[in-house]
Amino acid sequence: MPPYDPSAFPPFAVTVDLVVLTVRHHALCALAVRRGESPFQGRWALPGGFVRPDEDLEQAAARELAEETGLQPQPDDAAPVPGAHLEQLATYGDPKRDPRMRVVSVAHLVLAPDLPAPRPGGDASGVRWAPVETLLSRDEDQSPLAFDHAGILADGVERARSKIEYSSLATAFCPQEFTVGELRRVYEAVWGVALDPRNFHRKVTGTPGFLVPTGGTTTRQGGRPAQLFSAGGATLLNPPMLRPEV
Amino acid sequence: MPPYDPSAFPPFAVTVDLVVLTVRHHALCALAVRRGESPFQGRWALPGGFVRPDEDLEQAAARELAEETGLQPQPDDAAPVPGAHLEQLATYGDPKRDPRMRVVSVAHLVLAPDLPAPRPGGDASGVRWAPVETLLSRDEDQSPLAFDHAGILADGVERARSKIEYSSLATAFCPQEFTVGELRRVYEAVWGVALDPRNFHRKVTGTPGFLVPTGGTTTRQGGRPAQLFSAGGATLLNPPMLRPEV
DNA sequence: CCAAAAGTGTTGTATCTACACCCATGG
DNA sequence: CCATGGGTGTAGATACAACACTTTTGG
Repeated sequence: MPPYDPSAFPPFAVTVDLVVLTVRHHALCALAVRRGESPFQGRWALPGGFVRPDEDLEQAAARELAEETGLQPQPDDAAPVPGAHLEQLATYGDPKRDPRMRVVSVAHLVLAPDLPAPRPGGDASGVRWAPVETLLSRDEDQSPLAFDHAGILADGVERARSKIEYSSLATAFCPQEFTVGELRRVYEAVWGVALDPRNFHRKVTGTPGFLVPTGGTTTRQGGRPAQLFSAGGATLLNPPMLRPEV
Repeated sequence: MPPYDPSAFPPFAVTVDLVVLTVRHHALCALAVRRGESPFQGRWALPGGFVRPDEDLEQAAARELAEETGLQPQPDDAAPVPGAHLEQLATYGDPKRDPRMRVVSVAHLVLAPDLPAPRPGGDASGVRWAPVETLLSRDEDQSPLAFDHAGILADGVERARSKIEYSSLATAFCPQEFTVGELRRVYEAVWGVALDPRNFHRKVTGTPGFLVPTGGTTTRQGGRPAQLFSAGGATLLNPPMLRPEV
C-alpha cells in the first residue's frame, strides 16, 4: 500500500458487531456474549470484534460468526443448503459509543436455524441464546446490553421483521427440510402474532419458487403427516406476506 | 478520551460518501464532483470526505452536504418543511477500494427537490447534476465514477426506487407545494415507467395522511388548474404504491 | 375551438380474510 | 375414538388495472 500522510486523517477503530437471530421454543432469540473485560465487564453484549487490516467487512463478520458459533454463512447466490443468512445491517459511529476511543462499528444481521447448542468459541466465558424480548426489556438483571447494543439489536430485529414480509428469508430460520407449519411458526415467533394456518398454507404453497416439495413427509409436529419442503430459488415474495395489524 | 493502546487495533480512515438524488427535466439525477487530485484525478466521483474526530456519522454527512450544495437536511420527525431527506445507505470497506490506504466509507442517501443551481462549495473545480443513467453507463466519457462509487450510486438508486413504494419519501423530491401530477412525474422518473394519471390520483389522494391540500391551485403544468398539496405526516404507505412490472 | 392536463365513474380481476369442512396420524 | 395438526373449498371485502368520460384552463 503506497504511503499516505497519517496526520491527514483522524484514525478510527473499525469493528463488526453481529445480531444473530434464531427461533427457539417459539420465541425470537438473539446470541449474546458475556463481556470479560472493562468497560461493561460482566454485562451481556453482541458478539463482534475488530476488522483485520486485509479483510473485507463481510469477511470479518463471517469470521466472527464462525468463531462464536461455528456457523458458516452461505452466499445468497449459492444453492439453498443449510446455513445462515448474513447481510450488512447498519453502521454505528457515535463519538461516545465506546468510552475508550473512537470506534465505528459495522453491524451485520445473521438469520440462523435453531442450532443444537451454542458452541462457545475462543471466548468461552459465556455465550447464550436469549429471547429478544428479554434482551430489550428494561431490567435484564438490571443490566441491559453493553454499549449501544440494545439499539443495534432493535434495528436488527426490525429489519428481520420487515424483510420476511417481502422475501423468502424466513426459510433461513428453518432447517434444510421443513413443513409449512414450521415455517408458519417462524413467522408467528418473529412477528409475535398468530396467523391463520389455512390461509398461510395456501399463500406459501401458491407462490411459485418459494417452496419446493422434497417428496418426504413427517409427523414430528404430531397430527396428520405434513409434506416436507426446502427453500426454492425465489428470494422476493410478490405479493408480500401480509403482517396483521398490531 | 481515556488512553488505549493503539497497537491493539488496526487504524482505519473513515469517510462519508453521499448519493444525492433529485429529479430534473424528467430524469433521476445524482450530484457528482470532479476530483482535483490523484488518484482518479479529473474523474467524476460522489461528494464526500473524512469524518471528523468528534462528529457523528450523520452529522458528517449533513456537513458535507451543506458544504457541497448548501442544502440543510431536515430530521424526519420535524415538520414537513422544504429540505432534503438524509439516511444512512450502507458501508463500503473493501481493503482495496482506495489504493492509498484502508478507507471505510459510510455512504448516505439524500433525496432533494430540484435545486435552482448546484452551488459549488469549497471545492469549486466542478460540481454537476448528471442523469443516473449517464453516470452508470459503461462509457461516461470513457471514464466511469472513481473508486467503487458506481456501485454505491447503484445501491442508492435501488434504495430510493424501493423506498418510494412503501413510504411517502417521493415527496422529498418535490418542492414544498406540489400537484398530484408533479408527484406522479417523480415516480415516473425514479422508476422509469409510465403510470396511469387517473389511478395514481385516486391512490395518493385516497391514502390518509399522505397529502394535505394547501387550498391553492396552479396551472404551471398547463391544462386545467390542479390542486396544490404539501406532504402529510404519514411516512408509511399502506397499501404500498405498486411498481409496474419492468 | 382545440390541446392539454386534472379529476370522476365503472367494470372486471386478483388477492386477502374468515371460517366451514375434511384428512391422516399417534395415543 | 379422539385430539392434533395438515390441507381444501367457498363467500364476501378490498384494492387494483384499464379505460370511458367530464372539467377547466391557456392559446
